[in-house]
Amino acid sequence: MEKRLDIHNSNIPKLCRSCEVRHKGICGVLKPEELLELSKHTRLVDYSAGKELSADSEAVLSYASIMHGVVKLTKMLEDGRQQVVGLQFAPDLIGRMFSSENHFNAEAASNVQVCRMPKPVLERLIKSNPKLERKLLEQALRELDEARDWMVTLGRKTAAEKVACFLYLIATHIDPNYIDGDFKNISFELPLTRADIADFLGLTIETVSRQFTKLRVDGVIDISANRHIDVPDLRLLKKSCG
Amino acid sequence: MEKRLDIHNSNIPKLCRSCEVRHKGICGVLKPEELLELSKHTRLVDYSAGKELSADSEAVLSYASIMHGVVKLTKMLEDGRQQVVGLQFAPDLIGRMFSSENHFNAEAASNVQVCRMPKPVLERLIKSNPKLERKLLEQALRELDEARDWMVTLGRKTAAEKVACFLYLIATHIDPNYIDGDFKNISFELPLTRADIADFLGLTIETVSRQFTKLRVDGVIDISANRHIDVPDLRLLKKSCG
DNA sequence: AAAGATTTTTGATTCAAGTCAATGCAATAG
DNA sequence: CTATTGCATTGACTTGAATCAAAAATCTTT
Repeated sequence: MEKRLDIHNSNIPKLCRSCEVRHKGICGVLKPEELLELSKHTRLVDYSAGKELSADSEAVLSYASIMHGVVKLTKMLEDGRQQVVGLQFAPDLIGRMFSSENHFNAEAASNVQVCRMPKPVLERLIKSNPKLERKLLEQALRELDEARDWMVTLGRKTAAEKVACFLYLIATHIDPNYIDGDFKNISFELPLTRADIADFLGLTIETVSRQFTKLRVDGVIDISANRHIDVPDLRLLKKSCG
Repeated sequence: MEKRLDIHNSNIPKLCRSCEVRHKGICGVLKPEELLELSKHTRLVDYSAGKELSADSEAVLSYASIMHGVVKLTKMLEDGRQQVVGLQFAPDLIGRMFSSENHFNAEAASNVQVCRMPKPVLERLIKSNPKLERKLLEQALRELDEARDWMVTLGRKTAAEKVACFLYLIATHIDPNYIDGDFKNISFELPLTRADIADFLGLTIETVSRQFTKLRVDGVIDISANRHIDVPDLRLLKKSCG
């Protein structure tokens, strides 16, 4: 077993705090000297909700590791119709490998902090450390599974089921108190507006709103101040997912 | 530049003929001795249309490289609603890496021939040859891009646009005469039934059928014997994709 | 705290796609 | 050369979600 840097007590800049979140980030596979080298080239950047991190067809110049917040990946048709094709949470890495251009827009859904790293620096690391490449392959395959699961939701579920699925996804990804297997009294702030949710689910904001109301009336969720959601029993919500 | 085995004139069994198709297969990155070693453990298997290659939640015991034909990846909800979450063409590799179970069903859409290789054999090769891992990462990222593009189609396009998109996808993937940039007199046999197409597009067979008729009446396509499609001008079809 | 802006909800109506039912059309079997 | 069977198309009708239009709630700014 290789020696790992103790991130909590190190004097390395704030890089890689994302690893503390869920131990899925790329830093976990880097050797101490690689981590130090990387930290010389990174910088933390904040984006307030709605700000663009990168645009479709734009050149990829750097990658970004999410420290906290939620990033939405979107695609837009010429006539303005928009689809959110993915949500990224800490400590996901944003930026398309092996491609000189982006294939979609990346935009801060909530307030977001990312750790930006220049493309050549990360690519050098990938060449020298096979574990990093493996980690990236694993992230790509996980995202592929998630995208395919979501295709079922988009193609075959009703509006009611779609909204339940969305809430279930958020509940299991961002509630700080959520632990796998725990299902009582989950609660969280929605990181997306109704418009974003609609674009994620392939619905209109009116339909999203009506389905929120329905879930509230049915006692599956409780809503306060538009964005705060309480889920008394996650199993009920899961049942609503179809 | 490493020496490559001349596949056309070699006495290696039929493995890797897939490489001849589009030079995207995994064989292109294998060294001659690896190719020979691999060929000892592979076998060609034929599946007629509709036959299952592997099932959701089933253990992954082998991978399969498509020699010819189209494989559909599907997911089914408890109540029987089904969604096709991906189509795979030669020379794609089928089977989830780093997972002991499949996450969806793989079924022959048309008649299919695959080259099966046992899981441990391929995994040993991945460990010893970094180029192979890179190739797999590239395939995963390409599939992820395709899945996300498809999410836009599923979430935001009309039935008419969905059907046009599907035909455009097939036209650019399986017409033996299609070369990128050529757009006149494309023609092909549909590898999927109307039911499969409906499950791919999140529609019903009746709606798919009506949209086929509409495209035919509008002169965008010509249909004969249900499955044979002629596209006089691919640009017209592309315009119908929205 | 009031005014203004933005976001969300609710209501009335329309329409695209789904459902149900019948018919057509090939391919294979008898 | 008919049946039978399995797809595919067409027609009539229904419905779930979109659209259009206010109203209500929430957030911002002053």
